[in-house]
Amino acid sequence: MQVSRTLDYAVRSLTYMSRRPVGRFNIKEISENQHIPLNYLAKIMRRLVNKGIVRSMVGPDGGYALRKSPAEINLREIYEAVEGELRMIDCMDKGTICVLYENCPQISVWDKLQISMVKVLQDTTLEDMLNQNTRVDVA
Amino acid sequence: MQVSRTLDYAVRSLTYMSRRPVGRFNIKEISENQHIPLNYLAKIMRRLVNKGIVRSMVGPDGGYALRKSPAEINLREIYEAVEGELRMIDCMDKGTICVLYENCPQISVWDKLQISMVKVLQDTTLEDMLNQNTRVDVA
DNA sequence: TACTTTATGGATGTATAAAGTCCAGATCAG
DNA sequence: CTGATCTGGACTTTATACATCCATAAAGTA
Repeated sequence: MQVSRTLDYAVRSLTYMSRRPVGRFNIKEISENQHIPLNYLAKIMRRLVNKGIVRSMVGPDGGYALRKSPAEINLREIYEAVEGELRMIDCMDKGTICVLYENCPQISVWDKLQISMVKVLQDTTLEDMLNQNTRVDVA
Repeated sequence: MQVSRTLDYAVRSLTYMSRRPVGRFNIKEISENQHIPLNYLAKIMRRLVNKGIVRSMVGPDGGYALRKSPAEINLREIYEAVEGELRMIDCMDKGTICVLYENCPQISVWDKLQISMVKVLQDTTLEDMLNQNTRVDVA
């Protein structure tokens, strides 16, 4: 029940880009600034490109740019771009067959958890994050 | 961002026990009824014992029993018994040093997520789950 | 055209944690 | 004493997240 490093990388890259929302960034710059392995970041960026969150340009002076404004990009779509649909437990996939199906008291809790997480993710945009740019006290 | 199989096993075992809250159950019974590998379940039960959620009795006619009523056992303590404290991302551990600490817009979102998950877990007891014993439509 | 820069997509490798197994020992009822 | 049961640790297996590498395509520059 943790944020994967991959999602963290994606979010960090996008918040970095959000600081110059009309700018263009190549992988090397993002990678160095955010301390993310370059080749791995390349794979993550491809998923963001495929989902329409950023666009890419090849060639000299190429790179990536946000397709929408930071206020229009929420964490749910970033999550889904890199991880696929949020699903707390595999048996929540339709089509899954479970021997314990009849009498399964826990499924509704996992569902409730999932709904609450998706809500938080969906309600948070890149812009929100930049504005909340004070580190919370995690003590 | 998924429920681990281990947590699922723990919750299933405890909801199973909650149906006869004053009963005594040996590992073999729980293991067979819930389709959980016996030796692995033994390890999980030990953690529940150590955290005071169940008590154990050795010897013939031994086994496990709930220490409290199902209404008094919430999912947060089950989670923490098997997984330790819920932490969305490692850098939320106090004492962690992160090169990106100054200017970290995402930490507050992970914190918000974590708080909302803990709340749902804490607000759900074993009894609640038994009463909600209708499978939600996960379509 | 030739050259450089950059992203692309797939193949492959690695490291780590989760999941699972095994067993000798302790405890206890009958 | 015997058989059932939990205990605690060591150990093995498996899955997958994370990371690397490379040949290729695309695009700009001279």
